[in-house]
Amino acid sequence: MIVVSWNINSVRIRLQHLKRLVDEMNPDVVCLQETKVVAESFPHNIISDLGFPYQAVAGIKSYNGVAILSKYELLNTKVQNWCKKEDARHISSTINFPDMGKVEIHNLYVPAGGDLPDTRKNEKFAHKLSFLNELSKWQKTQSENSTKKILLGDLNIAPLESDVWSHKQLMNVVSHTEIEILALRDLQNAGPWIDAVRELIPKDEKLFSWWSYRSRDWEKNNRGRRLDHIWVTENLKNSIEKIQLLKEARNWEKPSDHVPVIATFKARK
DNA sequence: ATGGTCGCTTGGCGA
Repeated sequence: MIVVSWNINSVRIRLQHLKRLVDEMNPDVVCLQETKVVAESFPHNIISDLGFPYQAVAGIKSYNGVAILSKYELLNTKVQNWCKKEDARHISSTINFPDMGKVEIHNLYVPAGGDLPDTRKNEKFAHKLSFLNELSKWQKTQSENSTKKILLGDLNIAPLESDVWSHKQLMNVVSHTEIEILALRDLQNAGPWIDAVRELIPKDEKLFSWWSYRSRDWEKNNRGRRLDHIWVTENLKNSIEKIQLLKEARNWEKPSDHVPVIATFKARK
């Protein structure tokens, strides 16, 4: 079972990139964020032809948007709204994989939070924290059971020092502030969720999934952050076989500013 | 300290 999380920054403009990802990685499920298209205009047929006839989509005009693309049937698809906004940031489905059995997948696009890390002066930052808090609260109402679950997406927070190019220079920059990291940790504990990426890649190793467009030579400057995550429940931990952050995708022609995060799972007996 | 670049949509917002 291969699962991808990717903030594609417009699905329509990057269909060729999606095709390339599929050709090279052969994923079973691709979870997209920032599709930037309403459901009616989602390129269903083209994506179906790429091998994903099952698609769960939530979209609004211009902004946000999440989608789950699958080789296998999507069961019990749900779009959840937080902070009283219908802004297409959370979609979930259950998939019955041939090798892993049923897995519940939550695909999230957490608000970026604007520039100023101050809830009183910046509504977007307040929204980001409220979004995470509401999600955590809801998580805590979910009784723990034997269901295998994955939470993934653009969480717009880089929690570890090694998740940013400079901890010192970013500790007051939105995405790496203490209050955000605590809110993310609270959500993680609420699952409880295991960070699948850091389960396999040492916690002190620098690791990024996003590099700003506003850097001329992104690769040389390497001022990246790890904003995109794949989390799993304990019952999937021992099945994580491989983690890839597809850095080369940042050099594809007219790329997204985020690269795909890819998790390969293998069923254990 | 500021601006730098994208995508959607056509003036300006959001990232």
